[in-house]
Amino acid sequence: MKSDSIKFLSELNQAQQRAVETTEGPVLVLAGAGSGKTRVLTYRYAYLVGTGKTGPQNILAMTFTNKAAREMKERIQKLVGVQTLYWIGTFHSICARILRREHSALSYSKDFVIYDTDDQQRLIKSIMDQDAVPFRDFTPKSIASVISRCKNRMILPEEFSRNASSAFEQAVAGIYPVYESSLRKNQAFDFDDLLLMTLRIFEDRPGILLDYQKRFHYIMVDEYQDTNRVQFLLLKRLAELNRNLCVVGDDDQSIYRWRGADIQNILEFETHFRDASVFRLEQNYRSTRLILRAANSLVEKNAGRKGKRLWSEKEEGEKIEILEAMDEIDEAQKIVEQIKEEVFRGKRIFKQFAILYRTNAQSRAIEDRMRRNGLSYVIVGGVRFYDRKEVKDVLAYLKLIVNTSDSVSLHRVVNFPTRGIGEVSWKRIVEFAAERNMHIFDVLQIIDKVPGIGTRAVKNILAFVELIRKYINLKNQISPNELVRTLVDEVGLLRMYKSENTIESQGKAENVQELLSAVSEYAENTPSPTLAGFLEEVSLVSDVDTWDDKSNAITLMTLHCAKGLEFPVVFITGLEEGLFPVYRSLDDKEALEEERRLFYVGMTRACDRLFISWAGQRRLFIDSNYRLPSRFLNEIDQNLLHVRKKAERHERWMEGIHSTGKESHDEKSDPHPAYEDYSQETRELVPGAWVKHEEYGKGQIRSVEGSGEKLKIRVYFKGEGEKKFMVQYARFTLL
DNA sequence: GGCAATAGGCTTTTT
DNA sequence: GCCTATTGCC
Repeated sequence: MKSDSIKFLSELNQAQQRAVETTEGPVLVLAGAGSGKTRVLTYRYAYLVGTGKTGPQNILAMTFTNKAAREMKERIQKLVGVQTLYWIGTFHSICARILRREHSALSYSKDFVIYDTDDQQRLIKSIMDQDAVPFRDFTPKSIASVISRCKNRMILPEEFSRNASSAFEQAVAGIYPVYESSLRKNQAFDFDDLLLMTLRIFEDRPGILLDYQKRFHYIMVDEYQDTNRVQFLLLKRLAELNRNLCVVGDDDQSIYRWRGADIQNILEFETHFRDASVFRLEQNYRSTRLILRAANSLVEKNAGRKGKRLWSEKEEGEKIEILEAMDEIDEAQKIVEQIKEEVFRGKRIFKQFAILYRTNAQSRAIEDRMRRNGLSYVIVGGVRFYDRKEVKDVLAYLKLIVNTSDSVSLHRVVNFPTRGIGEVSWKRIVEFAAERNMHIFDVLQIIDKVPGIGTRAVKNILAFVELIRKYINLKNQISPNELVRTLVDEVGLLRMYKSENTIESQGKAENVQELLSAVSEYAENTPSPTLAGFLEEVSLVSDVDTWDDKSNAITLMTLHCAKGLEFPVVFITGLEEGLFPVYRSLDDKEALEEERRLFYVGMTRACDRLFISWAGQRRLFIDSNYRLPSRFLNEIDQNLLHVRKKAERHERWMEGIHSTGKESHDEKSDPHPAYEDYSQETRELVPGAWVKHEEYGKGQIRSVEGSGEKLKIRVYFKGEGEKKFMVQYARFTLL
């Protein structure tokens, strides 16, 4: 054992050290928020390499985001010197890499493409269009999400079909197998396939599995609480031989159940791996004691958890401030004032603040206030760069050049820019291809044999085929960078957007430019850059990955995005029944617990100060709703909260009106209850209140709109769904 | 087939 | 309220 390699162990606390030094056998590290989870992972990696137990090529480290993977790489490189750290990556990117190596085991081409959710939905739509009759009522989106959930849980088309009962399920049962065969025909994998197909190779080809089992002496997994069934099985298989599987996670931070994460994976780790060593990291290095106590008091209300109590050596800290607002504008204004005060007094700088919300739609009001007050901010999330239409159009050209089987990308670009090939011609081409079991691109090459295509269209299609073929040939001769630039120039996309000369088209041109820079950057930073490699990289990035945490700006993001990050001052907004927790979780115990965990994640992002806000009225969508404070506010130990006094609140509200020029509100119409009253037992017509309807029975009010004679309520009845009533006519009583 | 006007859905979270 | 997809007209 080299002595310098273990010197850094002294930087760890006792629990962390033991987690690092226990290298053999299954290990579960229950790591609370801010307890140095990434530290343990990176030091463990460095320890394995530094003590000579094994080399980087024999350690597999899986994360959920590229950002986490990048951070891990950087920190390991600092500890053990610069090395190629090949097998550190996200589940999806590691699987994509394995699939590129083992594609022939599935008889897939090496040049397969990866479909994102948009591609996925387009493919489903094209399937639905072909057998238009039975599916008309359902959206590709809803069908895609069911199929995805099946794939996460390893439910194959046959099994789904056996259990399909409702009309919707039968529609899915009809589409699911066609979707799967279409993916194969297009030589495409969707996100779920990357994992599922890798698992399939491991299960069908013991030789290949053994190869990887021997390769990976040690396996480490970050955010284990977020793994789904397929990921669990992948890990189980890979670790079967050496059994050195170390997973790190926090059951209290499991917030991805809705996309297939199975919290049982972490809760039952010791059942799956009987001789597992378990370590608890409970010392928190991030937050004040008060914030931790508050967060603990909240999350303790959850039933299904491993149980742990975070503590801190930091100072006690200030109470959590509850900001009560009239509406979402007032809420934003109060936050702005708070930030301004601290920044202008020189206490803090912008980048120390984060504003978190449940849904992206909430960012608008906040952004607006930020802009008006001249505060710099960055939004993380919303529409991803690589999801923008103009960017996806260029990417579709590239995907098609890499893989002409990709009919989704072909459909996207065949008439973009317009070449006189409309939906009618396209349908004829698709039909022709289907009858002869040909690829659509191959049909285009013999387009003059297809009946019913106009002469102008024929000419244009042949030119299009020539264009694509030209770039297929160029692909291996020039760099991806040159290829994309030449292509964009030849197709004339930038010229097209520039000649439109509108603000939107300008933005589109800029985005295409930015894509070109992204290709350059990729080409510079990759040893042997290829077009397929670039496409793979962009398919698997998220927004947090591109978030620039160096610029001095206030960060706005959803609570989900904030996981793993920390900020000196955090604002959590919209703590209202129906918004957080969201309506859809109100009658589902598990979903409600997940919402609570999400709030817990938000609270534990704060190092020094935490602000929580809610508004008595909020415009979401088009209508303005009256709202009740979230039940979560009630669940936090009330001694740790400080509610801004009403007078103070009113004063600030008046200031808000003056500085915004907004019309004043009628004070007597202020509908929300007294500020200190978080009780849900109200006798008013407000969201959350229960009513009994003569026809539908007991139901809960979801929203209240209008006033006087026009007062309307939406009520949710179990089994009946949501109903809307005019209060003056409806026959119900308040419970 | 292309374009402008209109309708409809969305808003829980994303690798 | 905004964005996209569809419709209707040229």
